[in-house]
Amino acid sequence: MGLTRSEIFTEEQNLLASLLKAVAHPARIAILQRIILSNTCICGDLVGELGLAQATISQHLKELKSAGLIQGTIEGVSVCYCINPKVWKLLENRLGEFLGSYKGATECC
Amino acid sequence: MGLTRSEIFTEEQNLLASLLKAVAHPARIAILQRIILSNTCICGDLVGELGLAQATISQHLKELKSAGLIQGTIEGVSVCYCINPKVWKLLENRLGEFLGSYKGATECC
DNA sequence: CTCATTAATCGTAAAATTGCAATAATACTA
DNA sequence: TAGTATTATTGCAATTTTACGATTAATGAG
Repeated sequence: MGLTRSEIFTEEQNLLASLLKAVAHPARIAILQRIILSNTCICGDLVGELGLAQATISQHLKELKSAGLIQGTIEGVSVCYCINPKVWKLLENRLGEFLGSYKGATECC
Repeated sequence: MGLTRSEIFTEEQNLLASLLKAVAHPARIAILQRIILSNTCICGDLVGELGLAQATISQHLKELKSAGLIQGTIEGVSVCYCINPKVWKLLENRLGEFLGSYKGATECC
């Protein structure tokens, strides 16, 4: 019926899926790359650099923030975003565990 | 208007996003974990183990396959799925590069 | 206080996703 | 060939996602 049946999966699976979903969009990847690049945080610069409307960027930022991947603080008239190290590391660890659990050793199909 | 504007992003960003999107669902994570666990491939076992209908599982498998993450070969009456090592490694590399590009060094916000 | 700048929110439209029942296709078995 | 088991496909409904214009805060400048 169009909604994910989270209740039948483990906490682990749901957490990883929700973090990945937040990253799984080219615009949000671009935003994250941009934030990482200039580790002095930016904000509305994104609107000029990506080719998306201000409302759209703001929405993507909101999604990244609600996933916990970034955090924003008000900096005078503009807002300063940066990576949330804790959640970033969490994603790195969980994902590394998951991806690393496959050892391409035994051929199968 | 409801569709991602892929043309304004780099090939890199679009590729990573599409691979991540394929993984970013608890059911598909569960399926991948199950395939990895029993490196002898399974197929309809999934329907019994996850609590989802056969049609739904088949659709998730199709998505994973079209993303290139798994491959399936016909094994008698059933179908044998397993990880596609090349694409798996590709995801591991690109993602490692991306996630690793953030060094949590300089405090910001 | 008024104005300009910046960001968030609201409302809307188009499209994609999720899930399932029903049906079709495929291949083995007797 | 008829029957059975397994998987894929189709069609549908509910929900979510993506994107944007318009509007609404919020803050600093004059």
